[in-house]
Amino acid sequence: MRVIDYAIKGQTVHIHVVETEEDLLDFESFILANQSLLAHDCETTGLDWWNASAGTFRARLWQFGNARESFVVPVEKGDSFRGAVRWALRTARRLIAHNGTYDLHVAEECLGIPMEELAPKSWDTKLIAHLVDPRAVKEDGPGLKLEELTKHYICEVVAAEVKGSMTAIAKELGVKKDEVWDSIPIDHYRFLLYAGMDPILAFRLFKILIPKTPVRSRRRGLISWEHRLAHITAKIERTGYLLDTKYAQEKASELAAQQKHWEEVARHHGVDNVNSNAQIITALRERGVKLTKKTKKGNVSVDDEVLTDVGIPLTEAIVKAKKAGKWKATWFDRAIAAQDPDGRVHASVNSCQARTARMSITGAVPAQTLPAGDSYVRHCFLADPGHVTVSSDYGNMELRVLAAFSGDPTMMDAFHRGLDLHQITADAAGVNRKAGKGTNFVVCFGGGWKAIVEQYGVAEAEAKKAVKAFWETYPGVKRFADRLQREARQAGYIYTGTGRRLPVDRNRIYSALNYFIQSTSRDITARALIEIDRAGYTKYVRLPIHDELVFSFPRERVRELAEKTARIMEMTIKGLLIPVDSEIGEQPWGSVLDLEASKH
DNA sequence: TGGATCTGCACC
DNA sequence: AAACGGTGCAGATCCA
Repeated sequence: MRVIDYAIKGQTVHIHVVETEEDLLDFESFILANQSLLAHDCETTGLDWWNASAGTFRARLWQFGNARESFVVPVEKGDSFRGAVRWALRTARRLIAHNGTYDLHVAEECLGIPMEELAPKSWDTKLIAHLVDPRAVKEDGPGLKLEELTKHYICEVVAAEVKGSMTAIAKELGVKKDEVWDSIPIDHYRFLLYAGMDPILAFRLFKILIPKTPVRSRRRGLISWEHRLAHITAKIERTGYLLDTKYAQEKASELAAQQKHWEEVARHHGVDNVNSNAQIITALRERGVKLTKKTKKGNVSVDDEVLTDVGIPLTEAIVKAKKAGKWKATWFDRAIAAQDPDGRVHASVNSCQARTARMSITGAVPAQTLPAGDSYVRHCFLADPGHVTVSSDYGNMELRVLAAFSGDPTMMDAFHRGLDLHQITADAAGVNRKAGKGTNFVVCFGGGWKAIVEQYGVAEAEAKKAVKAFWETYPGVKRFADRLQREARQAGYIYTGTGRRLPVDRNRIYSALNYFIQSTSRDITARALIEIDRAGYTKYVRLPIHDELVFSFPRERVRELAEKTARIMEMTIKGLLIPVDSEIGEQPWGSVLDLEASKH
């Protein structure tokens, strides 16, 4: 047995590296002695756990530890090692992992332990860290990655020396960062140190973070609630989404042809690279075009709006070439490349990601950003064979949350009686409905008249009038916003009704209202997922998208299941219903959009 | 070669 | 008094 000693702030920790089958005896003793609470982690060849059955993905190391020592087991070396790890995972009564969803996928795919077996006894330090402080490093927060949390809560030196080491190792070995996990020798000293420290750090973080969790969050049961949710989104990831490969490939070639054509036109007009803003600026200036719009950093802007306004053949070609190229790469190429052996693609769902705890969906199915204007892209995602797509979304979720929690009588009355809230705002201000609608949304975002002007093309005077009228028409909202801002100013954070603590920046106190609305809305969707899981319907859920759930239901039961799940999703808050509308489509997700388009 | 930053664009 | 909230990703560019 090889032992690596390392010091955390002068305190020595021991990393035991299992090398032979005889070494497993000590490993098993350690597990038995620590089975009440064990941290664990695994190192793998990549992140594409869905390719385990294809053999291109495998687990290499599995590590277990407590605050002072850890064991590193080379699972790739053979069945006896895999068997020992399988036994350890099953023997542990409670497991801690950082971003443990990933380890659950790997345990299932590589060790054959169903996710459902480990999930109920798993704790995730990423989720607990989010409840303590959800802010990213760039927002002056601790961050949510293990390296960031180690730096913030444990020791800066350890974070840099250990968690930051794989980049340097890749460089020394002369491989790309993404490739180092597969190619690094299993007995590489600093790889073993990196791997062995992980459970030690996760264990320590758990002990540090649990007492820091807001009392209100704990009392409301948020810790276990978020864990249940994370396990549900893990199941959704595992199911994946069936890809219409033929359609995706057709569209990819179609876009490639368009891109090629429009790039040639642009080249003919003197722009070789349509993605180079510098070239575009030079070419337009040579033609005497005045470019006045500025980027956030004060540079010359040549975005879609500017180019469309210029309106010459060159700018038309640039816009079309850029769009074709980006759509091909972002939507179709990615999905095609990420298919598993069954032709399914697996999104990565971060169940508790944004400051407001909104989920984020990344990877092969960036569900939250798929073009929604038409079915062009969404058409490539299919309900299962014999199934159809159902999209169920909440109506006016954020405004209803605002109405319910502010208790504003005018707003509540409007929703209760099914009146048009946008028109009410418009009438109060003496502006058109578009301006009224813009005002309702912009106020929810913490914006002012300028935002209404920019986003909704409303005249300055109208926008100013509308904002003033909004606050006068809905005095309850004003009082609610003021209360939240006062709370934020005094404490530095607000609490939501679910007991979540949200930090509010001192120089952006106005965002308190939006944080409350956005976070509460997220929790309503999260509650729906938990209830849908309880009812046994998770297998039908394909994706959650903010205020919407996308399902794949068997065609012959679609009406019944759509109805049942919609009723589960619906929720009444302070007497106000947040209604759900289900759209039943055909097999492709895109068919739902086509249906909606044909209605209007 | 890869990281960091900027710009632009897709969404709720 | 007013205040645009939350994301992910591709490509260019600069820098070490």
